[in-house]
Amino acid sequence: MREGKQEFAEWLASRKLRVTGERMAVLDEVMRANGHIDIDYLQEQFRKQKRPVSRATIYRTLSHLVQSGLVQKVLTGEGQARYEKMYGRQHHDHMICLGCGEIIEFTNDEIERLQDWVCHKKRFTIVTHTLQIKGFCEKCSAQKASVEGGATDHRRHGRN
Amino acid sequence: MREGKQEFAEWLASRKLRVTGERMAVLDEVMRANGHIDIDYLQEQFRKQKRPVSRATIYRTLSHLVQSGLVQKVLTGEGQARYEKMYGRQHHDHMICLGCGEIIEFTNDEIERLQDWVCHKKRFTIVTHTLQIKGFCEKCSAQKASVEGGATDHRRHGRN
DNA sequence: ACAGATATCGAGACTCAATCTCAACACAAG
DNA sequence: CTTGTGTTGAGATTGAGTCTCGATATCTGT
Repeated sequence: MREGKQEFAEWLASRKLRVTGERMAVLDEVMRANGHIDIDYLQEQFRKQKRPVSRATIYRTLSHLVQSGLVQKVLTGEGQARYEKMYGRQHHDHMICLGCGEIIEFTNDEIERLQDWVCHKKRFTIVTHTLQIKGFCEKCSAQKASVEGGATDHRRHGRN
Repeated sequence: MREGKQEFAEWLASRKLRVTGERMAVLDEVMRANGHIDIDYLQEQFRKQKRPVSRATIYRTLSHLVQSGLVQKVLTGEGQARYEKMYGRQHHDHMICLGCGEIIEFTNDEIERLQDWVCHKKRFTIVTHTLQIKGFCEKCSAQKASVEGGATDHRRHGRN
């Protein structure tokens, strides 16, 4: 048993929730994917595998996975939320490219330490934190520079 | 002319957009409010003043204000977005209390500097960044501690 | 100040992610 | 097998935010 199956099963049991095929399938897919995926991606995977799982179940299971700490929800502020596995991984923050949508992960212990310090000073008890840096990745920055002078409006028109 | 009226008027003119009563009224309200407000609050204010402004117009105007840099949009990940004036204020980050919903502002130059450095290392061009720390403010932390052992489930049931 | 050109407004329809409802189903324990 | 309870999926619902379009207000040139 690998990739968090045991942990999730135990977490479910501890809450008197059942270990079902659908739940394990969702866990499997999130763990197999190595990026920041969304619900559409998951549903598509299940469809391909001829083992459709309803959106409601995917949403419900992801919610459980997030609560169990095995998966993290990433709100980019553009359309759907995305999810990434956290099992066996350490906390990290995100840079989100406004050009191609790529999400780059990074960590910086010093920033974390400073956050703790600031919160301690304000007597604020940290539960979670999110640091998102939006801008343009190396590739999109170069592309943008080469078109300079033209229409460089990369704004998205979805909700944000 | 104060509180960004001039700036907003000029910004609108620069884009061949018109300076209307509705737009100035929205600017006024956001500037008058000294917290992190939402659309409902604004609409309520206009209703009280017997000068109703439609939601569509409020949304459209806030979008302009954000683009002009006079106002900042804050996505807490719970329900509606909130807005705060930025005119005459410096950038800051947020701590969001999961108990009472209060938003505490803070700044830390060292964190900003480290962000720049991390992005430089990854050749990422920063446009904006958001640092949100979720947890419990001093008051809610104390309250939580005093109820310890009981039902301490502060999770929200709205979308997040 | 007036008129024409055009941006803006408001009411309500619409979009879309996410959640909820509920009847059918599955599973564990007696 | 039966009962109790958790789960599922299809589709309805919610709710923030956006769009449409006829009526209206603002700007610009004269």
